[in-house]
Amino acid sequence: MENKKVTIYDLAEELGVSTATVSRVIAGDYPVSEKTREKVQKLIDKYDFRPNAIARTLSNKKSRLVGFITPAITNPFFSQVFVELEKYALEKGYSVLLGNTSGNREQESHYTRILLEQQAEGIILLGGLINDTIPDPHGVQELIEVQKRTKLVTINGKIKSVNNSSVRTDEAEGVELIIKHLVELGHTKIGMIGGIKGITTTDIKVHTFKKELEKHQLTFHDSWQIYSGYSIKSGEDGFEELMSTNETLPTALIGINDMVGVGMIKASKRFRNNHFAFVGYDDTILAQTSSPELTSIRHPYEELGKIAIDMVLDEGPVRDVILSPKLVIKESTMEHVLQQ
Amino acid sequence: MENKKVTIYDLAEELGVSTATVSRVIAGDYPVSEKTREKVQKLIDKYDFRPNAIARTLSNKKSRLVGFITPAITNPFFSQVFVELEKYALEKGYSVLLGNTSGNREQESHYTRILLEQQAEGIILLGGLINDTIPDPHGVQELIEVQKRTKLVTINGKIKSVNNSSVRTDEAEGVELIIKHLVELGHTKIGMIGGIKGITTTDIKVHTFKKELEKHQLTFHDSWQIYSGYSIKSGEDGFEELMSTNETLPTALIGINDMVGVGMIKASKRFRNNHFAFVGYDDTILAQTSSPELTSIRHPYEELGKIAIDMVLDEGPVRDVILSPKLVIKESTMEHVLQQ
DNA sequence: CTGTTAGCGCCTTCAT
DNA sequence: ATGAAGGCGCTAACAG
Repeated sequence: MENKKVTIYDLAEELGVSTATVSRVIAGDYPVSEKTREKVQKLIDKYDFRPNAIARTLSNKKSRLVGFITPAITNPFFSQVFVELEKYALEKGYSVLLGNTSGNREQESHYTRILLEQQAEGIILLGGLINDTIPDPHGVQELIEVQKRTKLVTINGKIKSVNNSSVRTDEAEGVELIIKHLVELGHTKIGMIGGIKGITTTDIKVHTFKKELEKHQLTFHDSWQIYSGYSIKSGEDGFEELMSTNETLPTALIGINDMVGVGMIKASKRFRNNHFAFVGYDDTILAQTSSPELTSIRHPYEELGKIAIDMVLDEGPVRDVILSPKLVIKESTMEHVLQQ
Repeated sequence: MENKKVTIYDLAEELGVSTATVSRVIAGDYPVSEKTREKVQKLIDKYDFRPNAIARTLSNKKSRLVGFITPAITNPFFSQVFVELEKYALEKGYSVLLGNTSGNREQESHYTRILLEQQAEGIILLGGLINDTIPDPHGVQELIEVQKRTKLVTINGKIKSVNNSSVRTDEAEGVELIIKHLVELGHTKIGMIGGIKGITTTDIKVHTFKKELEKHQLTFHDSWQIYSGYSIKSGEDGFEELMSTNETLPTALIGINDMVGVGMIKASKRFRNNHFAFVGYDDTILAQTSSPELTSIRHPYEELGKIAIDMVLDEGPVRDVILSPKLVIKESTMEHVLQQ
């Protein structure tokens, strides 16, 4: 590890050409005679020369880095988005710096700081602050500042006072698809478990849930809609609360995400007559590994990632793109069809 | 986003001090009079000045970046390691550039290239090439080159001819724990499903599996040990192959990892008399979400991450650390205890 | 304690 | 097609 690093100076000197020439053959898209290009290339190979991206960035102001900040990369939903995003970024010649905040707002701001200092050409936000219905003003101010210095893009969330581009899957549409599906199966008593009041993604889902029930002339029961968080434990807790506080029970339960869905399924096994249909949201790997497999709503992950990156690289004006999700039907809503 | 960026020159000029002074107050650990420090700080705050990390790196050769390359960040095992690693890196003032290769060896080498160009102070490898029993010589050569230019650290794998530091959890020990547990439960007929021959992690597990059976005077059945890969599908496939090619069946099945374990459980539900005990490996979230919950082997994730980072930052000599895993007992081996 | 002055490695006009 | 030279923003001696 103690090679003194080779630079274009060394190459230039050894060949008796200028550094400019070397620089040009590295860049590739400049007129250099075939002869010199060849001999330079030969030397590059000989030393296995790697240009210093840092120096390049300093010189031409293009870091080819984009930052991605998210609260929990271990959550299959977030990691799926990341993978698609990164894949596409790579195609475009960009690398992605991942900041995992563990849901901590301070980390979030710490990472934006680092990314700015690293001259990231854009910062993509998924989850966290941007989903607070009433976001911390200090955090908002910070984003406004960030926005002045680099491109800011948000996924599945947006703060009104920050004027950035955003992509999202239509969460209302997802809930509509779920209700439609359940109603078609004959369910009339439907509950929704999980999430946190004051987080936009939850609020949208709950709001749409109510609206859709009404549309189908079904009754919304207050005690069948329980905020309990986003984890597996949240699903278990929510389910148990439901069981312990209700005499009449719903026949179908919607989890705010797959983890909650899976948690409900787990908890339901501890009760005897568990004749519920379950639905999750995000269609992550958990929706396949659970038993029964979980009917869920699938985001167009690939598009989400692509568009986010495109928005970072775009020179165009701010824009907001909304994509449609898909319902993926699995065992959890098909097993008990006959039992309502 | 079109602020012309403020530099230490601007600050220095506005205050009538030198850039060196400004630089010093930013660095923090240099003697500067309280008075000047204060007025400099005031200006920094006024402009919300962010030092350009790129310029700093170019100047002092410390990028404070470490790279992490892994085949599948969506795999809960890999993402768990990443999270711990990153958390600790952050404490140390480092950021982690994540390269996700999708199991593609070319991507792997593409990322090492990028990381080298970004002047990463170290590269951490988990999975991929380093787990090939017979690694591609070209890839090996590349790692040897990498090693000359930056610190190379590998997790749960190591190539003999590349002399880097490494941390691993003792996979043999994990298998020993599993067999011991199963034997204590009275199992005498045990199978192992999944993995790929020629991948060190698999080879170690299978080898130890055989050895441990012998130690306990149990018979190894060729047809109860099936290589079928690492995914959920692999678990299902392996299980079905087991069922279709055997008359006598084992009573306990070990999956090469949790995904395979979960896959086996899923497949087993399609058969009537599914009286198997199941064990996974890695103790990821899947081991909690499956039903029954999966007994599994837990890596000391936090230590793994910490030590890997320490190895990157260490000035010390190359070293290899081996950590002990833990057996986490859950439903999948406890439900059917009475049935053998 | 503070200022001066070279770089760091590459890119990019501007000449030639 | 190629070379010369300045500059990107910061740090690190070396003076003072």
